[in-house]
Order: sequence, then structure tokens, then C-alpha cells
Amino acid sequence: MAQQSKITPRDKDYNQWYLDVIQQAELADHAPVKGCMVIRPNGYALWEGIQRVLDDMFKETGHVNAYFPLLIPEEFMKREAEHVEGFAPECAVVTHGGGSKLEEPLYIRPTSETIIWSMYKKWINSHRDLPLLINQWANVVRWEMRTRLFLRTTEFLWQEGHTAHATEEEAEAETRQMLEVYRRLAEDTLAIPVIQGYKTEREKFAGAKRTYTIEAMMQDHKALQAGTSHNLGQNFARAFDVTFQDEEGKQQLVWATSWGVSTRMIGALIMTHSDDRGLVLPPRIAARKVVVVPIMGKKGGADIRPEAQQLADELGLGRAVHVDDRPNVSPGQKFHQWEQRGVPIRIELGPRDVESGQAVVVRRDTGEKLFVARAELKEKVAQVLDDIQANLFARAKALREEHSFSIDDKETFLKKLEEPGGFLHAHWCGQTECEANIQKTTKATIRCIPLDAKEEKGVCPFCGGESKQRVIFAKAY
RNA sequence: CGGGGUGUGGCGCAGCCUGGUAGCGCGCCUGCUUUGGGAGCAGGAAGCCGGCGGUUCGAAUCCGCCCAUCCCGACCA
Repeated sequence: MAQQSKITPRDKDYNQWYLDVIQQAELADHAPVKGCMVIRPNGYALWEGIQRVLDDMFKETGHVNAYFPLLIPEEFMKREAEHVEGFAPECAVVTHGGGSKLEEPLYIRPTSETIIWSMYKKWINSHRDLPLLINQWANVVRWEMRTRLFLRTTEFLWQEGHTAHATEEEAEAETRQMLEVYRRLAEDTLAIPVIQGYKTEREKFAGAKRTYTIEAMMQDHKALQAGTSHNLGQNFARAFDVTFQDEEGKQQLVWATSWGVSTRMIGALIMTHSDDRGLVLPPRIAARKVVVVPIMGKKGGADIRPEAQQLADELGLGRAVHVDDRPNVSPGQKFHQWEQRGVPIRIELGPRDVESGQAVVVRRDTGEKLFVARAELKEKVAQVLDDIQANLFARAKALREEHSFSIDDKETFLKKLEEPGGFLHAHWCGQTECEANIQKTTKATIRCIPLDAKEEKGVCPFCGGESKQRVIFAKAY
């Protein structure tokens, strides 16, 4: 008997849809503590996939992993003026330990620049100690007012790279290199098209000289910042007095970068590809790429399960193939469950298929059914997995293009922002005050100044000030 | 921190107005029958009704306080 879907359709309630997808796919659950989440095995598998891909790229670009402590002395947080102003209000602070009040409160890290630079002071003396290229995989805590699973939780997992360089040019090159690493993760592995750009003064990281970002568009046309790479200039070196002796024997301040991607990326992944039937995963991030569902056939027939297992083995995909041979669950039930979990390909194998030497291959992204001869199955599956990966990227990119507008006047700006929403490419005068006013009246923020924006003279549609390039406005998560 | 909800077996809910034996669906367990899009029958387990206090012979239900959580805003990866 058909049941109604347990997933609220996107056009009915997008936020509820997002929560339903997460619940049905068993990605995460609300924890007993406000704003915290439990990442369940299906969700953690996605994080592990992201970690593998990123960590490889970090190592390829010369970085090493280390681990710094969770607790930061209060005094460290206060060293860099902008940094403390930006982060202190959202920090959790430990005031008691071992049954008594602590002399100095300890901050639970909201990010690790301060503790890391306090150590870099000890480790960096000479130009021969540079560059220092360290990454850490860690959890951080930020006491946000309002939380959403994966997109914004009180505690979240991330990686944070912290590098030290001898020259400004080198630090800038590092910052840009890591932004490109993030673009590759988003686009090549997660099939999430992103725009690379940098943040305005108002939106940049507290303590940074310049913040680069990758911005993605979700299916409700809102923007999501998916990763950031900061050129910190000499701010933290100055705050922690980190200098090195150059080739000529002179003491110089060190140049710094930091960059991070968090479990928010999983939220981006969910919101970019999933549909009203549940999670949709790009094959390259799916731990299970193929599920084989044997269909038992009428009573007295041969047991089809060994055949299904053999078919799975023939695919040569190892643990990425799962045979769902649960005996008391109907095929329809299995189909729905695996669709909700986002498995890219389902292969059905029933008596009729065995008889005719074929299998039924069903794509999660399009629902298309293909009848494939067993001899060609391995090749076909590999090809379909590639197709799905490419299709999901193309689909997401098409949505973004469809909802990106070049805007020159205030009236159109306001209208497009409401309906249908999206990325508004508009001129901007460059004034922080004007930017703040726009946010106040429209709820849209400048997501970034795109790296590939071409020079173009224009006027700010809000204040009429002069502008030399377009920036991207959008409502954001 | 403001506005609006919601707390009842694992999940989703009804019951509350009009106090009187705690119910339904899904899920779970056992058995048999089933398997090409969410299977059927039979039997079964599982709940100090968010917490504390009050009213009452009697509270899931009425009153007060508290807590948690979700959604909408201001803050943010």
C-alpha cells in the first residue's frame, strides 16, 4: 500500500524539506544541548569523504597536519583587536575546573589563530623556518543565536589551515591557492558550482586583511558561503610578536594566512542536489555508489541472491556496492529507502532479468531506467556514475545562471530580490555605510566581489556613487 | 533577546475546551504467507503524558512557575 511521502515538498516549505531530507536519510539528529547536532553515520560518511579529498590536496600542496588544544587563555583572545571584537561575543568560556573557579577564564576555541600564533612565536626564528604550512582537523564552538543542522551549529567540525610566510606575495599566493583547492572540492567532487571572490570590509574575517570566499546558490536561490581563505597580513604576527631573521640578518614580521571548510559543506551538498524524494548525492562523494536489489520472484523459483552478490562483485567497486538482500522487506520499500539516502544508482535484478541476461539500472538523479546486458554492466555503471556527476553539476549551474541577473536600477533590484530571488550582479559604490543600508532595507548582503569581474564603469543603484565593477548581492544563509 | 508554535511508548499524532481505567498510525519483536514501486494475517513488547508546585476525593486534562525544542527576525562558517 502506497504511503504518502515523509518529505515535505520544496515548494511547500523549503526549510521543512531540508530538515525532512536530513531526517529521512539519517544524516544527523538534534542533540540534547541546544544548537548542537549528532552527526549520524550516513552524515559522518560524507564528512569523511570531504576529509579524504581535502586532506589529499593539502598534502599535495605541501601542508602537514597537527593538533592544537581546545582551550585558549582569555588573554590570547584579546591580543588582536578586531579578532576579539568579532569573536568574543559568540564564545563559550570555561570559568571553573577541578571544582574551583579558574584564575583566568579559558575560551573554547571559536577558531585557532591565537593559540597557534602563540606557538608559532616559539617555532619561527629564521627565514629557514618558513614557510610553515600547518592544517588541523578540529571542532570549534560558536554560540550562535540561531542554528540549523549542518549550516550553523553551536559546535561544528572543520579544518583550519594556518600558514606563515616570509613575504606578502607568498602569503597572498597561498591564500589564493587554498581558495582554488576549495573550488576543486566543491565543483569537482561535490558538484557544487561556486563563485570565487573576495569579501567587502564589512563581511571579511575578524582580523584579516582580505577574505576570499567561494559562494554557492541553493535551490531556494539563497547564497551559502561554502569556504573561506584569509590573507591575514601581519596582524597576528604583530599581536603575538612573531618575527624572523631574514637573509640579511634583519628582523621582520611574519605574513600569515588561514583557511577553513566546515561541516556546513554537507548542508550545501544537501541543499544543492536533493529533491522531493530525498537526498541526492554526487557519485564521487557517495560512500555507497550502487545498491543492488534482488527481487525474489515467485515461489519455487531459484534463489536470486547469490546471483545478485555475484553481479555486485563483477562491478569491481568494492565497498561502494551494497546488496540489499533483506528477506522480509518488499522491493518497493527498499527502492524508497535507498532513494531517500541518495544512492546514485540502483540495480534491480529479478528472475526476468536473469533469464534475459540483463539488469535494470536506475539513476537517482533523473529516475531513468536502463536495461543493460550483464556483459556490459560494469562499463555502463561506470559511465552512468560519471554522467550523474556531470549532470548534477550542470543542473546546479543552470539553476544559478537562471537566477543570476545583471541589475542597474534600484527598482528592478528590489523586485528581483523578492521574486524569484538569486544572485544580483550590480554596481556598488564601495562605501560600507551604503552596504549596511542596503542590507537593512533589503536583507541582501554583498556575497563577494568576483575574481573574474571585468572592469566596467557604472553607478551604485542605491546611492548613485561611482563604481568600477559589479559585485554580487544576495540573501544568504 | 523579541514574535509564533510544540512537548503524551522509538517516530508522527489524538485525547485537554467539558478532570474519572492512556489511545491511534508507523516502527519494533515472534510466527506463517509474501517479494518487478512503501506486503498480508495472527500474536506480542514498550509510556512515572517535559519538570516543579498548586487546586481537587481524583490531574495528561484546570492554575502558576520553570525547562527544552522548532519556526520567523537581529548575529554568524
